Amino acid sequence: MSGKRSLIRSGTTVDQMVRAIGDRIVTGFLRPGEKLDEASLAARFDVSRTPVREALGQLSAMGLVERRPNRGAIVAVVTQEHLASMFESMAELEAICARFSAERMTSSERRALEIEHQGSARLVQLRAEEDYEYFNTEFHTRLYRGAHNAHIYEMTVMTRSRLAPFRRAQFMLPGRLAKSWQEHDAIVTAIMRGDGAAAGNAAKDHVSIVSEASAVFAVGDQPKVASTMPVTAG
Amino acid sequence: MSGKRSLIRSGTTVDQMVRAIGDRIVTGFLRPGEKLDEASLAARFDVSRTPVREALGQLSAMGLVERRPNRGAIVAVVTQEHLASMFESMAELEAICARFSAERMTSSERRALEIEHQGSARLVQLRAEEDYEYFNTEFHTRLYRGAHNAHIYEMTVMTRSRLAPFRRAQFMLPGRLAKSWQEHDAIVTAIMRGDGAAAGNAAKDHVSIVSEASAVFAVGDQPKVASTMPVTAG
DNA sequence: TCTCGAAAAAGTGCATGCAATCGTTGTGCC
DNA sequence: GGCACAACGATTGCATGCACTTTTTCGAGA
Repeated sequence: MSGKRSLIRSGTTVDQMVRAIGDRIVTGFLRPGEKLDEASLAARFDVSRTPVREALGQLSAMGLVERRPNRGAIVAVVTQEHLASMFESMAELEAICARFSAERMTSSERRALEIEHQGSARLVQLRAEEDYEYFNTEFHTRLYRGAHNAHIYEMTVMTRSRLAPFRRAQFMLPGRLAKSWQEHDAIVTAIMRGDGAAAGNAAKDHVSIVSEASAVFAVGDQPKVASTMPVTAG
Repeated sequence: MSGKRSLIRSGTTVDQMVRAIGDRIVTGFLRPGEKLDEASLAARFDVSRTPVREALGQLSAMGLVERRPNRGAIVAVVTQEHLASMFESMAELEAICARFSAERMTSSERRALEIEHQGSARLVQLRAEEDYEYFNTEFHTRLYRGAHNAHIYEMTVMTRSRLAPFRRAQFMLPGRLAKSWQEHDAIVTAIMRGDGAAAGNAAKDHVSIVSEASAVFAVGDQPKVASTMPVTAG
């Protein structure tokens, strides 16, 4: 079991582990509070405990994992209060991104945002929750990038990752899809006008509503689909 | 060399290393771009390479060090552009903290803030840069805490740590001390009035000015004083 | 049956060792 | 004299092993 890796892997083993474990956390495959046994993880991914340990350390630094000295690691379990603080932060961060986007997006960025947004109207009529969820992520990522600020981008994507386990059910609420699209529309309109303040307010309201919708479902849900965890900036 | 640690240490060895190395980075003892040799660090702190490696991994996740696969780690070197993005983020974060502080601080928090602020006026007259710097950190930390939002607190403290190496010379500019105090005064006044918008604007202006002052000095400076790195929330 | 305690089992924390990779120096060739 | 290439040295990446801590289990006494 030395030397050869069975699968083709890019980057170092530790990076792979960070992605693999982090992915399972943000997609809900590993649930908050679940124990992360080093030996099991090592066996599961066919590596030794060392890279697993390093990965857990990094995930701990990111806030996805909680490490108790000599007592092992668990998937970070956040209190209701801390969860609320993250949603509130998310609203503020999105507001900043929207405001900056309104002020700074290039014309091609604006065009792409509008085209994608208009294209998604179809998904609402079809009630295609899964597809809309994908579009939704894309849409918000455009806002984060459009802010043209690398550090805010990092913080925002990071916060979104940490919130991911708690917001998966947001589009299950009846009528949420159409409402979401209208809220996006308000943001897009403001950005097109170059009205930073309005864009910021619209984005903040949008996230606040998502927050309330997600709070209902709070903890626990089944795993759905694997997605590469977008923890670091690109 | 197995088992016993020569010094009394709290927490795990890895935590110690994260603090020790991170401290040396944010205090400027280790300069951006400097090579971080695992063996040297291990020898320097009298531990094996394993905890050093883990610590470097965590610091990398925090953005304080940069790791190139198979090519070792260096103290994170930020481009002028990324530095600007961090200062801008800092201004936004401080604005949020000030706004929330104005809306949420308890009366005892307000009282403590005002008392400390008034007390610092003496330091300005004495031109006590060192002491004022300490007060300044305390003052801002009060704002971060006063926001009553754990996640924003984490992000703000984190960003401040990453900016620390670049803002050490801010009070060396002539007249900066008095100006800083006046800016603080505007923030405090707004908070006392409970005027969130005004507090936010005042805080944003304050940090923006610091940003410009620091940009002049940009990279490089001598180490000064060891301080426990406040990377994680408390 | 319940409680307390000690021994065993499990699991983490760190040190060490070896293989793989990168940077460098020296040598041959153009 | 300059450039390409190969061998060497230095350093990272990971596996393994052992010590220590925590948890669990089992048994004795109340």
